[in-house]
Amino acid sequence: MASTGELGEYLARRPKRADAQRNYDALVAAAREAFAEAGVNASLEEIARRAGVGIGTLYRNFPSRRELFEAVYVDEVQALSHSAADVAHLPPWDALVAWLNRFVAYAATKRALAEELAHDSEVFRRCRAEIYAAGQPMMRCAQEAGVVRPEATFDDVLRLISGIVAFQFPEPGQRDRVLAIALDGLRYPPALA
Amino acid sequence: MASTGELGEYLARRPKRADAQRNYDALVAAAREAFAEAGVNASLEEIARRAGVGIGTLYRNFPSRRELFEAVYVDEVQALSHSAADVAHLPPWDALVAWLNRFVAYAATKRALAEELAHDSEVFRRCRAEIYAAGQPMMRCAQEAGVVRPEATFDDVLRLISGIVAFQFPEPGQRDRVLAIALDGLRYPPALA
DNA sequence: AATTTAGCGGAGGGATGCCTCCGGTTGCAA
DNA sequence: TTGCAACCGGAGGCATCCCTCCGCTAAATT
Repeated sequence: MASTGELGEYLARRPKRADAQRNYDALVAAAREAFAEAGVNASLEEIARRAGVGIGTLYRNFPSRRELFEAVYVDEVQALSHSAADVAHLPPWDALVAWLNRFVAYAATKRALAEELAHDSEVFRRCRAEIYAAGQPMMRCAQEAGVVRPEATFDDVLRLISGIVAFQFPEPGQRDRVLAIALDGLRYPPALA
Repeated sequence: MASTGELGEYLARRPKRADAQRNYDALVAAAREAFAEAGVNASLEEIARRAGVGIGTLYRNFPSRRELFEAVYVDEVQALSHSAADVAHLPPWDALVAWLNRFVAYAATKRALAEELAHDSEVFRRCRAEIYAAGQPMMRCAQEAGVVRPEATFDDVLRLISGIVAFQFPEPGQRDRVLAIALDGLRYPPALA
């Protein structure tokens, strides 16, 4: 599995006292919800209110908005990274598709967050490396097996997928249909219909 | 060509006096820039400042933020709609791809705006109809010619494209590469590499 | 139980944004 | 040129948000 230890360090600097840790967790959970609902500009005071703590407590744990982003972001990435092991037993193409489906769930909610962190953030770089470490071997494996077009890069695929998922689809089946089109474009040699 | 007359009515309710019209145009231009730079939450006072008019003038022309959105949005849509005629002389697949490339330019900047207007806006519905009127015939034509997979809908394609373009690509060539993958998935029967 | 001290919460100052209102200005018709 | 209606601009009231600061609370330790 990927080097999750490094990323874990970022989560390790959590408070020690019992009540402090409760508050820390409540804040991250509240922030996760708030960002999902109202985007990255969600009010910090609203987040503190939702977590049932004072605004001062929020600022003590997360001196800047960015650090709150990062805390929310890191464990999402870790979950995604770990899921690579779950699909390792499948054939190359199926494994890649299965993992990309997990990635869909991740990207659907965390896109705005990732975009915000994308610019000069050490944490974001590490998260990015973590995702690559999880997915890139599967991609290369599928390419060596001759089932994925060779000129596509792993980064191409991530962008393809995350872009599609960024929108909200009114009909549930449509997203899968659109994803199927995109994955057919990725596949190689093309499935002859 | 599509029924652009209907949409034009929405732009017709412009002010009449010379100075008023200058201000109206300056406001729309300033808003277009501001929304492109700062997203839909751009400050209205900043827009007025940029247009060189008072905040009062902005509110007289556009009593709500939404009406400013709509004014900016409508002529973008009209330009896109008109461009369907420019590609009509090409073979079905090429025409579709050429028009989708125009759509890319549109979607890259107007996604946030469209998303904002998507919920219960008469103007948005008309714009949507306008885009469909321009693109759907080309899509159907390509499907009847057997060069586009038959189960894909026009809406599928728009989402596929706009999703991909939503992100900003650091390397210039990557977006085209990703789009090529997606379009290959759309193509039917698949191009044998 | 007593002591220590990390941690808590929210009042409040400063900044910004939204929108209204009205005195002054100016394009336009006669 | 003159008169007037349409139009302009921005001051100001209200709301919200960000962030700091400090007196109080309660968890951990002995």
